[in-house]
Amino acid sequence: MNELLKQNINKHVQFSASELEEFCKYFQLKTFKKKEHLLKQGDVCKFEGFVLNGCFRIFTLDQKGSDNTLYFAARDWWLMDNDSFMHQNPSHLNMQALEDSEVLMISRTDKLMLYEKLPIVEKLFRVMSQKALVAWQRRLIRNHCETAKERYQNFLSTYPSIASKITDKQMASYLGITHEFLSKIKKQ
Amino acid sequence: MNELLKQNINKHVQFSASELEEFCKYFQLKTFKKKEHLLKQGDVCKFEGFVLNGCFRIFTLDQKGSDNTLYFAARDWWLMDNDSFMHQNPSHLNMQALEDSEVLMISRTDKLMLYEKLPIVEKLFRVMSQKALVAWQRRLIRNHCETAKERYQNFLSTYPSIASKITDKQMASYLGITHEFLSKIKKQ
DNA sequence: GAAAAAAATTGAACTAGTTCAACTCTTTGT
DNA sequence: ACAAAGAGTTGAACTAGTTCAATTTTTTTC
Repeated sequence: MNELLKQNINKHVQFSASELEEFCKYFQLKTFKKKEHLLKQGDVCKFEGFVLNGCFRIFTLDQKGSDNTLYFAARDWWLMDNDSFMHQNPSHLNMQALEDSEVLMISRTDKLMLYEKLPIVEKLFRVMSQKALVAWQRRLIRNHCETAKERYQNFLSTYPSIASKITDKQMASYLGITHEFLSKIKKQ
Repeated sequence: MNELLKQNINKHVQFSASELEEFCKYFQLKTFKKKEHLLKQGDVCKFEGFVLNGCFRIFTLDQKGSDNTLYFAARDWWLMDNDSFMHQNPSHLNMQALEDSEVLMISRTDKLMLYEKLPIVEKLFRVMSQKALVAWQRRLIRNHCETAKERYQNFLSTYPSIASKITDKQMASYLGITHEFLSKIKKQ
């Protein structure tokens, strides 16, 4: 049932079969209807998730109502708010299902327990965080040196399956441009 | 001598005195003259560093020659290229001293050994990476929803001691604008 | 301490991306 | 199946930020 999770873990760090079992047994399957929130800004984050099916959008809303998409999490992606999870302060993030979705979720209590009990879990998240860090640094640089059109085309070719699931408004919010301008880019 | 390093570590994860000793003894003091590179793009990264004194600029240069500053590392900051360090591929980053600087450096070999020998080191870098991740996500959002002027003013008030060490060109490269435009912002 | 190199300033013309408003097309809920 | 809400398109006027080129100021080097 959570074969996908096990494969995902082993892409980052080599777990033994028993470590995999022990770690994965704390994950519970939850389903989310389209538009349902896994996390709402203001909530304190008490869970982390791994997407089995469907797709989520992770975004912030600021005072002026401006909507900023941090990333999309489709099948085989992790969902976490490191800030709120770590410090147990109110989250700045929203995680909303873009379609009916299935997520394997682990509670904060269990995860903290597993960090202690199973040292390789520290390594797993250390490695995943370091990889994510590299990706965020690259994205920031691309935002500086590429035009909106280039970023749009790169997104289409890098994440075609996500691109097909999201609206143009959500795409524009990810790219950091207005949806009107995205519409003009597409016309060309 | 490396009190600062020990304090920095304990800000993230509580080490015992003996763990601190054991971890810190693998760091060696190196000095860098102004303009000297700790890492050059194309090199494979075999060290990580912790700045004791001075300041570094971490930046990329792309094909078109455009210069992008990822961050500045002054006293009490870490210097690492996670990508090249992890995969041992040629780095995309440059780390250059902006003034004469002192850095405590640890070799890749020693660090990998310490991950094995001292499990709390995994935790340290897991926690540091997760905090850094949060900071990078915030920076990306700010780049989308704030004007260049706002970002400039925020930088000045958040990092006044760094601001005083860098040229306007380097500041502009960090903000993602041209130095001509920064000059116009300052005039107002 | 003079010469050379690099950094900063300024202006004019330009362009990528925004804003606002009107309209159409598609999806959703009942 | 209909009404209502949301998503996408288009155009016109605008603005934040760029580009290029000339000039001045500051820093570096020998």
